[in-house]
Amino acid sequence: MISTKGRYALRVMIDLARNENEEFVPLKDIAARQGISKKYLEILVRDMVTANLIVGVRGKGGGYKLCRKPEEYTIGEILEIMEGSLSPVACLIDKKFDCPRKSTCDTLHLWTEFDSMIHDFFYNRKLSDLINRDL
Amino acid sequence: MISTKGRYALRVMIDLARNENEEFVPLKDIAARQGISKKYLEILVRDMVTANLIVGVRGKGGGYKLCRKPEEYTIGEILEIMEGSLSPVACLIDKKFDCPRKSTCDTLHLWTEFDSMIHDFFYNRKLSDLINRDL
DNA sequence: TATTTACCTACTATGTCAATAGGTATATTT
DNA sequence: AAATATACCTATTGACATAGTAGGTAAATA
Repeated sequence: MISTKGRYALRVMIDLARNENEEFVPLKDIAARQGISKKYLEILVRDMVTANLIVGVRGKGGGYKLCRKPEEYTIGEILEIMEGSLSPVACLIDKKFDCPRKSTCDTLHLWTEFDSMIHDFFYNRKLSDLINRDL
Repeated sequence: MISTKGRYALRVMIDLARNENEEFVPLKDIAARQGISKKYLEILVRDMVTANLIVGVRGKGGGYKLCRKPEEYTIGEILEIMEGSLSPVACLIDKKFDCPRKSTCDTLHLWTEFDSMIHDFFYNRKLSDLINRDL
């Protein structure tokens, strides 16, 4: 389940990619275009800055900007940063977790396959794949 | 994200499939074999009965039993009943929901594709695929 | 009648989600 | 220097879901 954190963050990234010509895009504008509460976006955007997905500049004329080209971001990376993990089951979130039922679990294989599929799906798609509206 | 509801229910189904020879399998035994709280399983198992995944019989010698052959259950069906929906995003859970951003949403296509992939993954797998331990 | 089982209602502790509120710091423009 | 526009920060909240626990009732068998 992808929450608004990941979904909104993706839309912010797309919005920034579409406005690459402008130096810095104010969050106010993004919030208005996307129809999302600016106050809520502030929280998400802060995490995105911390994770080096975007850069922010304060003061008049400030705003946010991508720090790479759209084709250099994978969707998986963006979502994983915002959601914490893309793993669909608790036992696969922490890679170091050594489940005692590991050797006898009848469903581990299923979840591992599912986990791989999700990972591949999102890491094989780039931000640039989403900026063209007519797809 | 698949919760314990879906995951435990799947393990109960596998356990019942493995013990098809016994007429009725008491929940106590399943809980012990699977290492899951019996009290918690009671809640899940009730939903499974209501959804006609399994049948329960009271009294001594009672317990639970599958009502079809293992190859006649898809994993998708079991998980969808327990989780409510397999959709990874809120806007796709309710089929009738007509999102006002539908025509302009930059991410709808991504989520629709993702949703289909998940659906196919689980509906193309049957309970019988999970009962053989050596896979 | 005693026992075993399913079945039922209610409660709870913890955490996450999706925000909101109100402020501070910094850069630019006038 | 002042006004303005922006990012950035801390704290709080209401609603809901998760993962159970507690204590009982109903029905079937031995």
